[in-house]
Amino acid sequence: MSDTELSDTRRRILDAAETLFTEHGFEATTLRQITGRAQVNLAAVNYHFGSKEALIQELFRRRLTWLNERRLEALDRLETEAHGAPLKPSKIVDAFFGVAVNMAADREGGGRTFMRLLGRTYTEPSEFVRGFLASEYSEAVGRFKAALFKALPDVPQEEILWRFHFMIGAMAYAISGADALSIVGETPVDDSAIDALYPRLMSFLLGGLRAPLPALAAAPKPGRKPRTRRAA
Amino acid sequence: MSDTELSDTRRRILDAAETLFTEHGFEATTLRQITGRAQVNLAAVNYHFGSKEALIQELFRRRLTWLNERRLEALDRLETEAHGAPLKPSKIVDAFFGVAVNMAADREGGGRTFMRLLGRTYTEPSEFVRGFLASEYSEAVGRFKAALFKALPDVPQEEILWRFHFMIGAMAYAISGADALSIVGETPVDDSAIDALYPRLMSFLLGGLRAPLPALAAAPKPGRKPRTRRAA
DNA sequence: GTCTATATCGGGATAGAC
DNA sequence: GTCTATCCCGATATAGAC
Repeated sequence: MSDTELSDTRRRILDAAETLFTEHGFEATTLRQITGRAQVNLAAVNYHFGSKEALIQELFRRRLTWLNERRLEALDRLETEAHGAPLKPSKIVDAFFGVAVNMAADREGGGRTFMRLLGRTYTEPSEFVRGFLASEYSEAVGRFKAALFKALPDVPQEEILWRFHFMIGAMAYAISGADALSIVGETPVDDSAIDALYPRLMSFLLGGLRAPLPALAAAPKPGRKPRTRRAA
Repeated sequence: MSDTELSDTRRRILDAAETLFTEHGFEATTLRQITGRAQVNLAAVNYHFGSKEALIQELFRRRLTWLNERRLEALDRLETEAHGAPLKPSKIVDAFFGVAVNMAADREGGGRTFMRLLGRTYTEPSEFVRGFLASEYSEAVGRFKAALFKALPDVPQEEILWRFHFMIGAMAYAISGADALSIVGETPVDDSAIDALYPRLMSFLLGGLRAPLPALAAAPKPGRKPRTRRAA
């Protein structure tokens, strides 16, 4: 299961695939490109993984298991320290998104590449990808949802879920959309910008999470502004 | 240029392609599927558009031109009413994102389908897609950036750009990630939820935009919390 | 376990009749 | 402008020698 047990060939294939999928997407990347970059034989992918699809699954499994374990460890630590009291929302957000952004800032181990890939994959329509992403996330997301509900007892739970959703979107796009396509800035987002991302993103996410609650009566029409009840 | 000038065949192809690209992605969708759904001949795509790539470009061009014209009209209206005074940030955000969410709420005209496609496409890595997306957006984004700079003179412009970025991500994921993959909720996001999206998203975006500014000194490490200067 | 060679398929694009 | 038939390519996957 751990990386050290992987044969060198397997590891090289996974690393090459990660890079190429990130740059060109799943469909546009061919086994020939992957095996070429990994300097292994074309047949090696099918020998070691069985199929291209199975390779993709294994690739996500190894990273996501690690990522969500770190998140749960961080949450465990917070809950232990709190002795049953509700956590501060900022701490919860930090535990969930901070671990991810940290992974994205890691250039050496390939975490950076993977997080860009992951961000794009959230919106991937293909059935089998959605399936295993959901199952990889279910435990961690369940725990974090519960923590947020407890931390924000006055905010309707449905609202919390939406805001969790929005937060994930902001992060995903910040990491993967940023260098793929800089719509807002002419200057492409470079490596140093990723390092500066963390505090900026955290401020934004917390501001959104604690925003005044919207009025949900009226039909969604631009020009109308949300009424202000306090969220937290 | 307008839809009415399109031959029926062209329009049917564009509509079918929009739906299929949204459901399965660009690469996974074949010309055979598109022409089959549009009930036109296989050769018609190449006759009318020249290639699959050109079809994709035309598809985005027709929707994005319309979308960004509406955005600029809304901004024009605000600026006219303001007689040169800075606009309220909430109005600017409303003009930019409200138009998009409204388009996403439109089930009949296919706007809903297109917005889901657009959200995914922001993170599309392929070169030619990035190129024309950036050019389609440049004018509108430039104008809105300028309006935000003027509306928030005390916030560093770089920070505003980042937050604009985060806002786009939150919206894109809310619209396209929502039904593609519901990571946070077990219940898939249905049509009525999209209608309720607007006020929720606006509150979140404004909360994020006006969040206290982050301290940018320290290295990005989870566990550290951003210092608080006021953003607006 | 790793290679070469190949089977099999389905893609985009086009030629040329109508 | 629309059709049928087909070209040509490159994809995944596998068979079988080493």
